[in-house]
Amino acid sequence: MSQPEIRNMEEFAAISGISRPTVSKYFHDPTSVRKTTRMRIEAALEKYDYRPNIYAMNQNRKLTKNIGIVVPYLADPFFGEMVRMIEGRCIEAGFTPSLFSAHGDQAHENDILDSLRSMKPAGVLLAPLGRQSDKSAIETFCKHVPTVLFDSNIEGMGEAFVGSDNHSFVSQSVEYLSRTGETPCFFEMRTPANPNANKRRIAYLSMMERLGLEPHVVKIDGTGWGFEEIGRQGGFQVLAEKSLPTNTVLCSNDRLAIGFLSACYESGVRVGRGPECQLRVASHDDHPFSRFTCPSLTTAAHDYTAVSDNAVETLFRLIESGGRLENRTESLFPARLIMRDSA
Amino acid sequence: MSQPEIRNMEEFAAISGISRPTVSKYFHDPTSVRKTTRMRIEAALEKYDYRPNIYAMNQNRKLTKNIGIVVPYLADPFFGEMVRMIEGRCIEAGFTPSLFSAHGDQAHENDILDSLRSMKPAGVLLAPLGRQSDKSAIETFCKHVPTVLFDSNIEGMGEAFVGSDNHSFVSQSVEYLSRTGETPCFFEMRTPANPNANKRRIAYLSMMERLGLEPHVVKIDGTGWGFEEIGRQGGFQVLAEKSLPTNTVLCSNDRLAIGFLSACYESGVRVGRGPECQLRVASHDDHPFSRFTCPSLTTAAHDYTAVSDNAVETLFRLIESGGRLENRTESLFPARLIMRDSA
DNA sequence: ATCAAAATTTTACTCGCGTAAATTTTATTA
DNA sequence: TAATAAAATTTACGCGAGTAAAATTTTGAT
Repeated sequence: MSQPEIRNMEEFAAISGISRPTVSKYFHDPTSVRKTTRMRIEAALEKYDYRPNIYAMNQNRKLTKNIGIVVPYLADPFFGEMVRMIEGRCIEAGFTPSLFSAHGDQAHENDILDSLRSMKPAGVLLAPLGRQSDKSAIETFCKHVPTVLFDSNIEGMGEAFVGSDNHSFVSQSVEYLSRTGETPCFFEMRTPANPNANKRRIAYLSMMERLGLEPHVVKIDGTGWGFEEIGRQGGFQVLAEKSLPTNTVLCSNDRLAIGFLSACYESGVRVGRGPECQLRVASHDDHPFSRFTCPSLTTAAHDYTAVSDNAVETLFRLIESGGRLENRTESLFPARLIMRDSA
Repeated sequence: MSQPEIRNMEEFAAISGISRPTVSKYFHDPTSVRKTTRMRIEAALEKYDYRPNIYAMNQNRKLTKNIGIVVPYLADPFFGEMVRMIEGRCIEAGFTPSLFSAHGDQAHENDILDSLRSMKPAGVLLAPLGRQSDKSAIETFCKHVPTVLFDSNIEGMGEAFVGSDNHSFVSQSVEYLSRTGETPCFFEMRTPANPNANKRRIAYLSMMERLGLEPHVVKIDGTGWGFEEIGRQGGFQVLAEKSLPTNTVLCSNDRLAIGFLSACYESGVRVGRGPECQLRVASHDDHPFSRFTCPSLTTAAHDYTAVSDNAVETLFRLIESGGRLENRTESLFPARLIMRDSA
């Protein structure tokens, strides 16, 4: 930092004794200029804290160094965690991530896609709302912007999908539960917001058939993204009605399970593996809070690192190949069963 | 949408039969052009879906329509909720919010402030890391960018602070707990990340003195932003040592309490008001998950709406008055005691 | 030391829009 | 209806960079 204020790249180039276009090259890729040039620029950079005007930079660039990250619901710590890992990878690679949350609202998701288009991002990592998404809006968006979908797949949209293998989640949890106790029933929302929920139900049914067990799906009412409250109310209801077909409940996801466990607690229903317990509860996701439920939640964990790393790597490949991939790939990562106290 | 692709505002202006600068005015404020002009532009807008290049727009603008929102840790649903409300208000007012999370890391926070500066935002709403923040970096930033601090105050920085009144939180919880049972001890991290924690301890001590009760502060070890795990480990320790001075524990914040409750549950310590309970636990924040703990958590709630609305309004006032306010104001909103089952 | 090839730097032009000042149009008043 | 003030529009220029092509320097083999 020094006295004379540098107003633009012209002035900065003059001071460092190099032509402006060369300085411009430097800012795009410091290794693209001669070592001696780079050192002169970096020396000047220490004296006069100049930085290029990002708006002027991006104006004439067909492709910016921005990456859009869109999640459906940021108040869910699962996405907070995913975003943390993804952002880190993007920054490492020299990109500038921009974060957006649809906050569970379709109109908001569409607005995000709109403003994202005018940002001319190099690429976008999109976890769509799912059932609530405006499919045609997403389709149009993906035609214009190199996009990798993650977490929640929408058939055929985006150049690739990266997520977790729902079948792996459910097969492990069902296998474990049925091996160690009563047949699990499947506890889910009647109209799930997320396509993963459907895949999990289907996986449950097929797994039960394979094991020669009778499936029971318990569907509870409720809409929106307040899954915990929905699980809680659904829990109160099935407990009051005593309508649970078995003593083992497999929740579609951890947030439902968190609500269900609170209903159990308040209803005086003891949950866990022990002989004094009336109910076993398990679930899927390994939500950041699932280890703090009472009892701690047995669940199938996403491979957070693999999913986020692979999503980012896929996007980078997509960007490098000019925005289109040969064929749409779907990468699914298996779950890891986390045995805790609830089942 | 139509065939001929509009490449820039020049072409769009030609097609709508209006001069480019007038079209430019329209995009900044549609009401600033004559009604007949506006209608002609909007008619053309429907036929040819043109949108201005945001980078070219902002390049020569002294002030953009961007608003930066910075939070310390997005995996905490408290911030997810705050962000949701703040973003909504900004969009309503015609601004474009950009969201950033420091993910608990000082270097990351500094990087965010850096890139935020080059975005020339109209204003920034900053919830700093707190103790971990690089004070001088924040100070420098605030000198260059109109900034309102929220949630976590740093003395003298930013043009204003908007947050919750920690004294109100603690006085209500302490009053309630001591009126209805044993004297509460105060459960907190030895080196809290957030300045609110210090204010709460001080409020606890002064409140106890006012009530003529002996204060007990229980300090637990642990660093970072994994408060639940810290509360849990601290809980195991004090329960094992039987070192709790009273049967009533007032946690500094809900996330610690969530961890503490899980330790109680696993240790077989019954928490609640009933005669069969060994411990009462209360806390502060009304974290989105606090109603789903076992038992549900008695806590003092932030006025989320008031804080977020006031923060945004303060920032708008700041922007309108050119980036400086007469004197730095600190707006503190009182808490509301939420009685649930844990105390 | 020489000279062509490769790497780097410079020249020269463009991009898409903001904005002050000048001009024209519209609204107001008498 | 004419005069005049107010509002809207146009003219004219600048901003801060990207980038292709030309010019220069460096490299490397002889």
